[in-house]
Amino acid sequence: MQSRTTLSGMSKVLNLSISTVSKSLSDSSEISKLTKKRVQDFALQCNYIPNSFAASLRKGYTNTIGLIIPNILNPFYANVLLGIEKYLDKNDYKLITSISNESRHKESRSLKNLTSGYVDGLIICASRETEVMSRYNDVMTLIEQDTPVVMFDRTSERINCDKVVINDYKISFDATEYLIKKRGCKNIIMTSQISKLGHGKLRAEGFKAALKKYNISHESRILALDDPHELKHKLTDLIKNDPNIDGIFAANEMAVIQSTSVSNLLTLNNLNKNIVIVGFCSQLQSEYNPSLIAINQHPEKIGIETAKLILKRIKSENKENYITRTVSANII
Amino acid sequence: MQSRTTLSGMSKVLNLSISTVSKSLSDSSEISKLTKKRVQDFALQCNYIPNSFAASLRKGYTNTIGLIIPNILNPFYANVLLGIEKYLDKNDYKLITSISNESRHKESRSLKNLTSGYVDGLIICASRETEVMSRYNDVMTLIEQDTPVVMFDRTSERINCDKVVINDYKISFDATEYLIKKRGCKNIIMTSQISKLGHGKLRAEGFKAALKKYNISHESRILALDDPHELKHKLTDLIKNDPNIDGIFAANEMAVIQSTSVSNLLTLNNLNKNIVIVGFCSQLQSEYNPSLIAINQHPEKIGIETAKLILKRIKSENKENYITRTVSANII
DNA sequence: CTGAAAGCGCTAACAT
DNA sequence: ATGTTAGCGCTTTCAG
Repeated sequence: MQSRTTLSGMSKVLNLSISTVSKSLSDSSEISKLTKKRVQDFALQCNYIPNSFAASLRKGYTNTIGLIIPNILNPFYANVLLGIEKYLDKNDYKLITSISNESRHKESRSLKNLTSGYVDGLIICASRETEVMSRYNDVMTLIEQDTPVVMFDRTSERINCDKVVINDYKISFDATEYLIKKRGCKNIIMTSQISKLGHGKLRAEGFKAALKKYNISHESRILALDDPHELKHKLTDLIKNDPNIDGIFAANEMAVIQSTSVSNLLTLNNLNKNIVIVGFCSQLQSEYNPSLIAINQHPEKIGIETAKLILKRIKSENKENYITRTVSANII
Repeated sequence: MQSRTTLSGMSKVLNLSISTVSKSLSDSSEISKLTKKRVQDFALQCNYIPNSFAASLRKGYTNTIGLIIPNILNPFYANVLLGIEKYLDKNDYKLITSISNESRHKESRSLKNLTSGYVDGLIICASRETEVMSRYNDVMTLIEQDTPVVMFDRTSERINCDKVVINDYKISFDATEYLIKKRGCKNIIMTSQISKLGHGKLRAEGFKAALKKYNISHESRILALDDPHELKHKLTDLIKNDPNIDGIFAANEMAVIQSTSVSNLLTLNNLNKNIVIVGFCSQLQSEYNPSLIAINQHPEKIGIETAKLILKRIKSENKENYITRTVSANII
């Protein structure tokens, strides 16, 4: 921080008190038009930038929301971020984003940083580690201390706060049914890298329920591997061994990408006719590969909803009646 | 901001002065081991989180760097961000990121926000608007006021600051030559959505120079359209009208995606044999499409270099000897 | 080893 | 319409 123009600096030059300068800049009605103009012009001239630290310290709030997401390379989270920013921006709030990189430790540090005065409230999507280990102590402590918190995507019943989720079970059921009914698939498998996460489990449940409805066994129909390359290899083997596979339900973006990649490669080598793939992924992927059927989770909308909830919570003072909002995904 | 445990609060309970508490928490040698332990334990117990605003206000620096990038959905910028974060993290600096969404106006506001006390220095990649209009006033003003600034990717000679760029001209030349020499392409076109940006121009120059070297005319060999859909359509037409096209050099990620998509579609419909595509894109795209030849810009490395430069600049006090570091891209 | 006090830049209640 | 003053929570110099 370099030394910069301050209120006191300007007040000296202008021969006015600090408070007069301050009030002039906030366009207070207490100050005469003339003085206000004089001050404002001068401030502009010396490129005055108010020190928001000082203001926040004094005011007791920052008009800033903190966001913690696990991974910025995942377009889902990137789009959620955009939705949040858009809404906050409109409402004169700023956003500070931290990326946990799926690490509990990094998440914990970010949480500390953000809450150390920076933000009025937090929007959180738990890191993989946090959710797999179900170690939510940090967030819970914050909530106990009355920090407004909204969680999305990866949440837990154990935590008492506002939440935004999607209809994981139903859309997975629908997507699987779509493969069966609309595309005539008889031999469907599911690929997933999120089998250990709550929403990943829901998606598997939806998948299984759909198979069950059509009397298809779901024995060894789910290929769940966290590592993308492992997933790719096992999937290749699986399809080579069972040329009847005609449909894939992919439970997350990377699973979609790997599944498509495998399918394309096999088709290219005439090892399999075209497999129909439906899965959770961003518009971009589906645009890129026209044969892919995308499940749109409406990440921007999720972002907007979380942002709405956090502002509402901040304004309400109320620590009760936590809301869980469900954004409906749909098949494109 | 909720009211939280403060130094003064704890000092009362512990029957110590504020300064003793403060010193204990920073493990000062002035304080007895016993007292330190007592204070530290108590602080932990009441979940004390220091108010970093107050500390920064007092200390005059924040240990925080601001980052402004044009677009978070572009994996290039997302990866640069990761590199920056990684390096800063190691050096106990925090990062605040703002996304300009390619808008000059948004960029300008972010600049104001970040410099209003939040950050010790800034890493900036100009928005498209800013660069196309060549309106760098905001950044220039900041630099004049001695705010440490590092720019990357999209920069301008007119701005006096540290910079990190890639070898746009050379790698574009090499990539084009690769198509000609290694892949035997005779009829190459270039696709670009960044023809109006400095690095986009350099890439076009490299492309043209390579064609020239092999005595290939570059007349109407460059398809430059900002809008992805337009690019897609024109490219489709172009290839349909000229079935001899056998190579594409794509100047940016989205151009790669659109080019690949068009090529795949045409191949599928037997309207063209396979076209070789080489272009600037992320690992993910190249993994997704094995036939694609990716130019890796090493975004994480770029991030690390910018971060190094900004910390160096902050520490040096010196306002001279600005460095431009070039990170070499390579063909995978 | 511990404490008192000043001050970072700003806001806002309270004079004048 | 303008000025005085206290204080947000913290660090740091200086005294004891």
